[in-house]
Amino acid sequence: MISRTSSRITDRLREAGKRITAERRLLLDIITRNPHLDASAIHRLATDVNPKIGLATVYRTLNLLAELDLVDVSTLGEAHGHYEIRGDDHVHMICLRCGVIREASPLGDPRSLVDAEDFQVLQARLELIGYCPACQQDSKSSRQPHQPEGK
Amino acid sequence: MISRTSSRITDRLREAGKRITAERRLLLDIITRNPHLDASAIHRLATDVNPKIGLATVYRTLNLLAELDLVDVSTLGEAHGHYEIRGDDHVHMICLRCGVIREASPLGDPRSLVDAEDFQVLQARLELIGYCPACQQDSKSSRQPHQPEGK
DNA sequence: ATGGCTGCAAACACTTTGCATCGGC
DNA sequence: GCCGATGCAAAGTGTTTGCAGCCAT
Repeated sequence: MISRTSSRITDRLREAGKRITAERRLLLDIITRNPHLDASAIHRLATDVNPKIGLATVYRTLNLLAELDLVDVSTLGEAHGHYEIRGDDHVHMICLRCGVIREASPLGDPRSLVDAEDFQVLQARLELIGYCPACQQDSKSSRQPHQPEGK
Repeated sequence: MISRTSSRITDRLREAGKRITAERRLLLDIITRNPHLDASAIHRLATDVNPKIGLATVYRTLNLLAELDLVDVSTLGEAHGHYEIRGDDHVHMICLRCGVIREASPLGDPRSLVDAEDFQVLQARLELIGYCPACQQDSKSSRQPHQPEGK
């Protein structure tokens, strides 16, 4: 599963004249397994495997992948970016209280909802903002955004 | 038109026990007229009217409005936030090259595309990423992201 | 008049960049 | 061996916060 995605991506890197390093392989593995992480979370996971890896390398790699359209960046309500391997159109359900993100595939084509006229659409993203089941009770009383328990 | 929106919002502020100051009125006017501006663009416009207004006030006001669910924040592909008065569900078409944002209303209900199960959806946002008509030619040759001409 | 709001500046968080070294090709 | 990629640290952005004075209520 993962190796299939990874090889697709490494092919794309090579094709763009980029090198496949141990660090890039590691980072690709991490973001393939865990969508929606932010840069420092990715870095934290990476240091478990390679304690020497620098945060700058994480950013440089993410930027490279974004330039090649291999990952998407979105903020999902937070101030900083969250990264995930680019796939097809998809849907994020984001809980306003605990920040959990549920991912889904659209049942139909989101583009059908829009008269895009002459705008050339490459990708559609649908975000549904609200409350996850677990937070629906509590959110009615205490209005305490984000961070359900320790990060 | 604008005064209608503004009074709706100032009522909401008062109701939340907040004060209506000249600065807040000014900022509300600006973001009502210009959706999708980022904080420093808002500040720049504000200083044309009130040169003393501080950037911190802009951020504090935007955060206040966001807490009261009166504005939405989204990044629209950039690293920092863009703000707009919260309205109904809507669609953003974002040009990867020049950054222009075209806004539209969905032709149907975006929620119908998703099996949200027990997730309580408050708002839906649909983003279509691609190229605007003007950039469709150029983008095929020179790949120079964002900033069509001076900001 | 009182407590929230503001401007200013310092602090903070996130991201990028310069440079010497390392390692994929 | 060459040139791109890395680690480190310093610099750059964007955003938040502490504090004294100001002004809506």
